[in-house]
Amino acid sequence: MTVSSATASPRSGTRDRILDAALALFAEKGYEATSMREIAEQLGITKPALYYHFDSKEDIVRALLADIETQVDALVAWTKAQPPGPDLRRQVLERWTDIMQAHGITAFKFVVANRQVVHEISPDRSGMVACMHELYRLLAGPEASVEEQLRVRIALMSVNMAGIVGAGIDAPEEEILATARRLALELMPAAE
Amino acid sequence: MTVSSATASPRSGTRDRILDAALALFAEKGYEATSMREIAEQLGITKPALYYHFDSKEDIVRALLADIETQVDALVAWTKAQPPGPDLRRQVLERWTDIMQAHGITAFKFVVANRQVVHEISPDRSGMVACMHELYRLLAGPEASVEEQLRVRIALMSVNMAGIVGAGIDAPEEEILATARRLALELMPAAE
DNA sequence: GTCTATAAGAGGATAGAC
DNA sequence: GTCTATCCTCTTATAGAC
Repeated sequence: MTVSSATASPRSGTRDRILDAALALFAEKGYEATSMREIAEQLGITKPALYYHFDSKEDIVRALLADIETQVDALVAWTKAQPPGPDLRRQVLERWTDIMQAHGITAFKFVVANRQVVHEISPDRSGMVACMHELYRLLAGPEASVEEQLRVRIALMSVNMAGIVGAGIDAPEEEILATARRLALELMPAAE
Repeated sequence: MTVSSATASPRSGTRDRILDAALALFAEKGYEATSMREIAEQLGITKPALYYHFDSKEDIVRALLADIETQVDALVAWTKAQPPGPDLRRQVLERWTDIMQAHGITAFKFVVANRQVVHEISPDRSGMVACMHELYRLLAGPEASVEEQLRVRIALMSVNMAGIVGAGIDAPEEEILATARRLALELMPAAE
């Protein structure tokens, strides 16, 4: 799974190779623990070559998140336009899983393992963290009990966590994600 | 909640104050993104004072994890001595939640947010990550399906995640954790 | 037990040649 | 588009006075 696009993957130039290498390293070692030197070395190029393609280290993260943030943002907008209820929760959960599946397990290993940076990159309304909180709010509703709020949150996070805790399970990525979606659906509050 | 001990908290000397400050910063900003200077500044002391109490930055993490690792290690040993089955899964989940609750939400905000470092500190059998994998194995059993394996893993992780996703919920820490434990129990495979 | 001062190195980032 | 060489800052960690 290349990072350049969720639909097609030409994996053409150096820019995409940088994004792939950075994503893997960030997901594995963490953003702060990964240096520009390491990314360059892994590709057999030098640091300045990195800076020809990206303005900064932060810029690489921005590029990594751009695609996924657009889709999550669209999901939030769509959710706002729907009537609330159990059926909406099911539909959002499916779309959420689809977005994650389209980007591959490494992508949200990265998101989960670098929550702080992901948040700092775009603390505004279009950021991943902000969008997730908006989804929590929309799906739980204003009058939700503690249990209902927690159900919604753990359900959505479970899909993301599947990318991490599923690491040692001998099964294809698709099966793990599909199973996680089913379990998450179980968790969602059933009634309105 | 002081860090020095899970049972009593004399919060006596500078050493404990350092641990408290470091835990808060590591949980909030991440281990790599937190410098010794920041920890010192927060306490109104200087860096060398830190090094009087701890040999290195890594040494602080070791101290932070020592207590919790001992308890998780004991839980694994206890689990090994029990006959497997649904009842064992329920009991382990309760003990797991108790351990987390005893250390406070900040403690496993720290563990979850710094998975990489926590793993590197003790990659051997007594580390937190290794212990969790051992628990996965013991609770799921050798013949577990993908769904059963994922149920066990997401259930245990849900308790930990509650410390993070529960942040915005207006309820006491105890209620959030107790609720998370109930939801996690729902997730556990019911039959043998 | 805490300080001032400093060493030694790695990090992100840039200038300018090719 | 990639390189060599370099800058500046910040980091972890230590030496030695008080």
